Amino acid sequence: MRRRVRDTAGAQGRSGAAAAVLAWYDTHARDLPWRRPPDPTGQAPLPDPYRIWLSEIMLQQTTVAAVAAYFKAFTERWPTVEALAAADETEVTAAWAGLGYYSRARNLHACARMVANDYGGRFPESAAELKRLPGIGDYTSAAIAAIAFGEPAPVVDGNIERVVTRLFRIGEPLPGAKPIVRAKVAEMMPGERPGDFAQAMMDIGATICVPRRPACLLCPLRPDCEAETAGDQTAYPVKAAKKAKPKRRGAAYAAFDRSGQHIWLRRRVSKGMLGGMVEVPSSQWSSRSDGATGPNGAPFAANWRKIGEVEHGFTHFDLTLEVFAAVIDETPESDGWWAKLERLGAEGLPTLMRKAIDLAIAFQESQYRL
DNA sequence: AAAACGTGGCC
DNA sequence: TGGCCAAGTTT
Repeated sequence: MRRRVRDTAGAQGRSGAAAAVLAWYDTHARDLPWRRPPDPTGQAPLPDPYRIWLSEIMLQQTTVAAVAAYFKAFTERWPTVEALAAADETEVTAAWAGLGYYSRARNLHACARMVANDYGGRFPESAAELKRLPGIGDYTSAAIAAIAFGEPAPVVDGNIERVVTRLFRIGEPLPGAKPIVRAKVAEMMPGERPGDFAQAMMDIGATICVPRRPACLLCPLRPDCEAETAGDQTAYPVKAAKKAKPKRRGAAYAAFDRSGQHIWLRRRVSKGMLGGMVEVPSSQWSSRSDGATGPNGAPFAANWRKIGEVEHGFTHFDLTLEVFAAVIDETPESDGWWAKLERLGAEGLPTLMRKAIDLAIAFQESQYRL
């Protein structure tokens, strides 16, 4: 039996589609802080695995725009995995504050310590080994292996799911269709430049094959795209229906000292919502539908006054937090510490807490002006 | 396997 | 306004 003649696009791989993708990437790659420019030769040195790993963790379910500033801050403060491993976990979670999904920060730190202590400061180079490290799953292990180590690992993220389900009109709903998508990516994989191929596919998804109004006329995969031919691009990917978000209520208690210069903070337990993060004392809003509200839910007695409410949307519920404030004369006999208002930025407050505290401070300042 | 897990931007 | 979406992982 005769073999089909192999695509003769040279280093561009076994699939014409992959060749088109790489050629597109050579002139249209996004310029991102953690990225090396496209390498048409496939011979350039690979990027620093530490920076690739850090960027990939930050980018999980998070936009490029949100990540950029954090990536800069982290790499300036901790230029190597050893430096990050030497930091306290609380420093790392504080620096992560505002980026969300805080288990990532704890896993990031744990992973840095494993790489520093168990791997001599060098990341393992295969997707299979990388996947054993905390915070690194299917996507991230493949991405690091491909981008930082040149392994032809099939990378599948949300962008690539969209591109590939359209390309092949895959009608199975996600996430069940993920193995099909991964198999298609593996089939498309070029013989060279696996890292550039992965990044190119993600860039196509992020800039051309977008959820609404995809710019198919600009797409290097247009000639191959079944959905474009059928004209039903936006019908893909098919996703399982989402559940309704419940509404929850809770309360936060902002205690100021007599000087008005300090607020009482404490650290949340490491599991669950905002795990390990700093908060103004609050009720059990994270674990019940009607978190105890009112002045009686406070961790210590004071002349609590309700000063307002803040709204905050989480992934799986919407929260209304009643905010109470009081001035107290004694340091509470409960876990926590006085934080200087001018230095709240260094405390690493998650956004929900930032909202509650901003409201409390505004109220406090309005009282002093009277 | 389904649910938990943040945040901000867009239309 | 509210739902959708963004380089997912863990349990």
